[in-house]
Amino acid sequence: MRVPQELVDLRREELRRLIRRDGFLPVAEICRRLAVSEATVRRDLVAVEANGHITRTYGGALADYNSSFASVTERSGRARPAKARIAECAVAQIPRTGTIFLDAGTTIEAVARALTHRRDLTRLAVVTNSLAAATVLGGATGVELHVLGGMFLNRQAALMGAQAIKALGDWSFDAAFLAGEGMDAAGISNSHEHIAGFQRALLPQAQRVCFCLDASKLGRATPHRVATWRQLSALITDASTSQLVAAGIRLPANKYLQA
Amino acid sequence: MRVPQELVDLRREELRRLIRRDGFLPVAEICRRLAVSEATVRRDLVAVEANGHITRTYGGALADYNSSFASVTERSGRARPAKARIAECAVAQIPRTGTIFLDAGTTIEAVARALTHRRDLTRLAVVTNSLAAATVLGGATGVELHVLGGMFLNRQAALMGAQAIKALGDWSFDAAFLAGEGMDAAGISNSHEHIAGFQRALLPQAQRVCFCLDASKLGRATPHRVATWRQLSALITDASTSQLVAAGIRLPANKYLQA
DNA sequence: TTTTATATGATTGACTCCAATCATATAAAA
DNA sequence: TTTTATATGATTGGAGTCAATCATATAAAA
Repeated sequence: MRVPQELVDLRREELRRLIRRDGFLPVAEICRRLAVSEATVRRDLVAVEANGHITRTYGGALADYNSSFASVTERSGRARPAKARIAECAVAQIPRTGTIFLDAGTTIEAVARALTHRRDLTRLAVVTNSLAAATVLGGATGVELHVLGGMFLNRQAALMGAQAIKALGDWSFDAAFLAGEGMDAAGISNSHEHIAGFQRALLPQAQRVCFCLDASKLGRATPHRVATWRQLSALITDASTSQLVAAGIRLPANKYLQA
Repeated sequence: MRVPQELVDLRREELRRLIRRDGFLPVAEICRRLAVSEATVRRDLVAVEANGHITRTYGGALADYNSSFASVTERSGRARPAKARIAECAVAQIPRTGTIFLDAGTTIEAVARALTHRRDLTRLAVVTNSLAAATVLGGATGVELHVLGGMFLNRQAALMGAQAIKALGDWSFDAAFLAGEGMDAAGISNSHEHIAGFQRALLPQAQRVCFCLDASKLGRATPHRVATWRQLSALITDASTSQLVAAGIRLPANKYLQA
């Protein structure tokens, strides 16, 4: 019995809401709540998962940014995705002690994850505006975690806005690790005004500014300029030198860290 | 083959760390990482779950404050636990618009959860220092979510300390919903110095201060005094009047909301 | 209206997960 | 040392989950 497309979409939106609220829901429970069969729920889960936002598990589904599930999929070795390699390269840059900043975004979340592997940290202060990073790093040994305040941006699960920028004033970072959405000859850019504004405000607060972008961002220019190549201390990427040059990016050797 | 207790404890600590890092891990994956049998992993999961911090699901386990899994267990009807009833009572106090504060703690997390059921909200600003509440409320319709900055307290998944108190200064709340660990004739108390200090700093910022405590906290006195009965606007609890009187607590009718 | 496309629920067989039970090896206690 | 307690792994039966297939009803297209 075919059913109006609109109803299907509404139900799937509701499903996303439910999972978001509960963090995890077993399939049987979803059936009960949406009053549809198990088969339909599974189909809905497949559809919603494809659009991001949730992750299926055996028996149910999780809200996504709680657990990108990265470390499970990102097995070791050759097949390891670019983000994990970038993350390890970034973590190698982090001192045993001091104060660092971690931005929002999946790449930096991978950095947070990798940071929990380090066992030599002694009272490293980590400041972040990412709920995902906070969740991952909470309780990590040797880490004193601080979270910036601000307005919650749903898409990024991050804190932004005037409050966040104001809170930055209280800090001075030995190093900051930032994500970006595009990089071209002019520098780093982002499509979100709030994020770009926040990152620009952060630049002067950090002794070293390391941007972490995988090769897929090469040559992509998004509306809001964040930083020129001159302003940043290092680019950590899996892109090769020749790829960078092809995109019109020339960096001194000490600013280019290949993952 | 019996094994030193110390090793067992270390392994279980490691398990907690792993789950914390990944948010969710399937049993098979845990076996691989800890290099023990499925049976042992299940036993470890039972043990770790008993101490809080994780929630088992079919096929694996979740980090706890991501999803207290409450709404699944807290079925509707008569068996519904006190916290859910308190939460609904609290939500009924929340205006359609304005600015409110939500504290950390499982009771208030239930309030956040219940708040997502309200569909009549129009730009209600919700400010919180609880990551769990933020996770639940992120993306809720009609809610503009703000998170206070501060030092991350692992046990509560909440933000506290000087930064948080400072951030409070920027706000003025129509209502604040707070949790507590004990209530007796003198008032509300808490065992954590940071939490008590934070709550005391919050009191003058809110027009209405509603404490939400279930009956199990009755008569319990913990080291740090937070508020006297005179200072709060309402107590939302499942305890009956006679139970309160037996504990030496006398409240005017307009300050006592029974869930 | 007629035709086509598709959303749904039921069924099925393979697979996975789980709790309980049991034998065993070894730490801890006597 | 001897005894006791217990942490572990293997096994097993039962229950739960999943993807695939199929029939059907109905929305959308012609």
